[in-house]
Amino acid sequence: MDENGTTNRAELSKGYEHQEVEARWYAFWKGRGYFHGDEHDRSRPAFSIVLPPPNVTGSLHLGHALTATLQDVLVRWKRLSGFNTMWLPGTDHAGIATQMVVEKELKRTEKKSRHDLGRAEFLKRVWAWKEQYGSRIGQQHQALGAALDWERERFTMDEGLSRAVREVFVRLHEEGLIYREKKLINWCPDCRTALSDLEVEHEEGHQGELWSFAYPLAEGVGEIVVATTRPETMLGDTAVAVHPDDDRYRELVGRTVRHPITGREFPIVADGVLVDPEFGTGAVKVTPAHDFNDFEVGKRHGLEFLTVIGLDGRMTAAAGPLAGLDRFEARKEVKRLLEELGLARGSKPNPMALGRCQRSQTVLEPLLSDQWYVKIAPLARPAIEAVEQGRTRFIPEHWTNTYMAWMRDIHDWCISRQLWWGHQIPAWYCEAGHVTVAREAPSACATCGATALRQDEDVLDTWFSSGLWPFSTMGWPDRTETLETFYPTTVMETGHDIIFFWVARMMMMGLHFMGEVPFKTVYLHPMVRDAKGQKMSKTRGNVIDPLEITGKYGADALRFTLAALTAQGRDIKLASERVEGYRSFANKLWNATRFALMNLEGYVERGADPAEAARTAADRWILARLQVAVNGTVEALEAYRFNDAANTVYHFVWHELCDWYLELAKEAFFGDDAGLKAAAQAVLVHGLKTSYLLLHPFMPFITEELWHVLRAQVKADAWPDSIMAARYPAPGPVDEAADRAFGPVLGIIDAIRSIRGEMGIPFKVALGQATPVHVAVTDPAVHALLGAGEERRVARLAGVEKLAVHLAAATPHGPQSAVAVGAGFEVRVPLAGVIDLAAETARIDKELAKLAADLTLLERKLSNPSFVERAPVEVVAKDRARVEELREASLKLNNHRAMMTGADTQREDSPMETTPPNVPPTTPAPTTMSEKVEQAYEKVMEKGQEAVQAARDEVKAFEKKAKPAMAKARKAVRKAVSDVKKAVKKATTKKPARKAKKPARAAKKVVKKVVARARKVVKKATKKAKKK
RNA sequence: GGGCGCUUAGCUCAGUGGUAGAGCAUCGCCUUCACACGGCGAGGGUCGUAGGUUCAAGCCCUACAGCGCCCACCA
Repeated sequence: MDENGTTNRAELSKGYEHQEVEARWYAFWKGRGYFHGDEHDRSRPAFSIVLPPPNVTGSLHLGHALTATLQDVLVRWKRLSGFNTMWLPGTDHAGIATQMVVEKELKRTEKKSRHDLGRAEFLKRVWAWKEQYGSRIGQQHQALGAALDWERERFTMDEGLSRAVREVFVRLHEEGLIYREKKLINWCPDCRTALSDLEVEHEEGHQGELWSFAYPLAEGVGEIVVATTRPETMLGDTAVAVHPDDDRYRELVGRTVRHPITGREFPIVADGVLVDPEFGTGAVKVTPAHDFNDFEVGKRHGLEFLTVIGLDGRMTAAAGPLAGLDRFEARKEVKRLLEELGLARGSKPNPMALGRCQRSQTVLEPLLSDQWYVKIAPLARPAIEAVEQGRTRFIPEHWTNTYMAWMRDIHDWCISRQLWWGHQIPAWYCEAGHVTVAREAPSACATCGATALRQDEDVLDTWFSSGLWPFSTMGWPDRTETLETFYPTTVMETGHDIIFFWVARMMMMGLHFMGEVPFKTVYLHPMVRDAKGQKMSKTRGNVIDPLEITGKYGADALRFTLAALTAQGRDIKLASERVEGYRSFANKLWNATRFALMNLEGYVERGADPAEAARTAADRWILARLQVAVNGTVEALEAYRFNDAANTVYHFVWHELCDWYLELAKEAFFGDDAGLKAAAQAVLVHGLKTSYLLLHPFMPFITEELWHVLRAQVKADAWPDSIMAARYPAPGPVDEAADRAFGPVLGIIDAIRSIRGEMGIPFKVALGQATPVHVAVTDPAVHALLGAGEERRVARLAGVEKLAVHLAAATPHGPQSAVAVGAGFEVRVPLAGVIDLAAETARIDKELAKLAADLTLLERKLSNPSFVERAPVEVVAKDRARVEELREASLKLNNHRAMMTGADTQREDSPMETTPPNVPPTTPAPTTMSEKVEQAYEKVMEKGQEAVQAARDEVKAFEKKAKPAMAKARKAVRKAVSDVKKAVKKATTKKPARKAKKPARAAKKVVKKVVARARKVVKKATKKAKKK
């Protein structure tokens, strides 16, 4: 063991054992202070993220694991790239959720309610609960490897954060943005608290019943029939409303009806807003205290607000004979009573949306009560502008619309909750009922000076304190250095399900109190679902504990899986096979290192530039591929394309470094050329080291482990003694020539392997024993390359004993052989005694058919004059080259086939370089144009093409610019058209509705306007394009 | 009712106007001196449907169909 606790082994275990390795590193990193962001350090650019705080008493699920993974990827990547990173952890007190958990537990173990304990004692219990379970989240994050700055850990009910909450409340109150009012709110009779609009879940498609009954007129004769989905509320009716223009009821307006159960009398009023004369009977019962629409009607007409359903969901004394009944019982009872009275007028099914409590799923009850509100419009405006101006940007972009739509149609926010667990509202009341809002408990009423004060018993909505999270956690309202350095945060990474609850509120609060957006980018990650695509939920029982997976497959494997599946705009379906696959990937990396360790004898650490160490074409090739991988990974990370980043590294490590380079380099490792071996060692070590770094953000544990192992083995003092202290690979120019040059070698190996595979020749059976495997190449450079040693690699990787390379168009003939052709080369594998003539013919025919199909397609394309004229030159050129290639290939294969079937008479080992007579010439005969004319013609053509291309580019650029405007216009047109359609539809139904005309007219107007604008935009675009 | 997203190989999904891709699964061969958590090879696609724009469409436009999500106070 060295001082870091790493086993210093020359040999690794055969397989990667994640439990053993993962247990070791977290404490090491933390101890070294790698997770800490330095608020004093302004020399490096800052990169900060605040972790969306999970519920303190909860435990992490896969959604949290995804959050932790993606943020850790960003933080570790940025840290390695030289940023001063700070990732702030913490937990949320989660008002209702937590209180309910503790209440449930209390009931289970002690059979007591919170009221039995009293407020103080109950809160003690919750804190105790928090202490007991609060650390679990931290442990889970550590197990996942999250590089969180634990020194800055916060809890929403910490003293500091509570102070921020009071400060915000008082300031908003002083600014008139917080007020207290008695109005209708969504009340959960089960949780016994008010809720904000957002906490209401609308259950769609609920099959309700529209039940009709008659109100007798007070004067004794006549009735008016109303319909309702909630019969029990009729006990609180204080009016019946009809449409003012409805001839059916014109005479009844202003008269009185008598309540058949309570005997109260109330008026029939005319209200054009509430009543749609076409719905139901055209008469609406009005319950101002239990319905949001009716509440407004009540205000408009000065009606009585009669509360008949209490906070407990039972009928109040005002409900008369039904007092004390549960509201659903009361519904049945009301129907029964009215039926008895002969007032029931039938019913019909009516689909409706039911509002349920987000927590308890209880059907909500609109109730009249005193609550605190945030006047939100003034806060929303700057939050809208910030996004419009691009100071905060959403990724994926389409969430911008969602955000905007909600922000523009925002309602005042009810922030008081009738709970005990949370920030108690800093408002005090005196005997006279005056309110004093203050940061600390006041000694006297601000209005009358009374000293007997009682604090408001309610607490604030959990999201009120979470909304302050980006700055309250950094010491606000003090002007701390942490805020100076790390606010605004760089990116907010969270799920799109809390875009309104949290993201929007942070935007508003951050802008209002800090004067700056809380984050520059909002990355909204997908939802994690189970393998069947179902949402994970406790009730479904398909919630997976991330630690279950990490225990089985390793944290690195889980992290990599989540990152690899995180594509923009789609949910993640997590299947364990995926995780298993990435565990294999970890094992692959482990074993590649193991191979290196076994072959590093005599290794000498070179300088910084591995390209200087490279000796062979294979060396240069893998280094080029490595640079491609580095570039691709960084580019993807920068664009938040986590899946692309992960896949890029995965593909490089497994399929290029391991499958190809490791095998190619064996020639050097097992050969006797010390120089080549040293070069291969240098390249391999560099490749592995760079791979560890690329992978580190995704797989921190294994990469740290292997880093130490390899570092110890190569005795490289230049390597920092933790991968976390190293630098991330830098993007840079790719050695394209080296990449391209090696292509034919890979192609030849593929070709021979393919023949082997299709002929079913096992690898252990060496090819080319009696007669050599012939390879013909047309490019002298490739020929030279093969001669310079690559030929031995081909032989090794394809399992060939004797290889003969020719600089020729075709290989020497031999009937007992299989042939494969590629770009610039032909391969002939002698198969004397092995070959199945029919099989080989079939194989060739298949190949020929494919070539012919491709060729036909391309030729047709090229014979189309408008393609040749209008397509960019390089596209045409590429297709022409491809045609040549295909022709050559099919020509060769045809030859071979002819040979096989005995139609050709040429004998073995006579290199054939002429075109056989049965195949048409590959290039057309020269034209009669003189060379000069031809040259001039070509020049003109080229220029023309260039001009066309330039114009095309310009148009494209313009279109790109105009795109948002055009999209907007299109959208408006679409909407207008659909509005018109709807209006027309409505207008053509039997009864000409008054309401229909208005939207139809408005829609027509909009259409006209929008179409005109769209035309203008398009015209402008075309004009500009034509000009070019 | 309004809005958003999705539809590509058996499954899960990438795909940025220019020859349709990956992983898994399937089939064949191979326990070859890093790895069977492995290697090599192969098969498999009318890109939801119908139109349109373009020399060229999986990609852009329109309509339709199916699936999913969010928002919404029509009794």
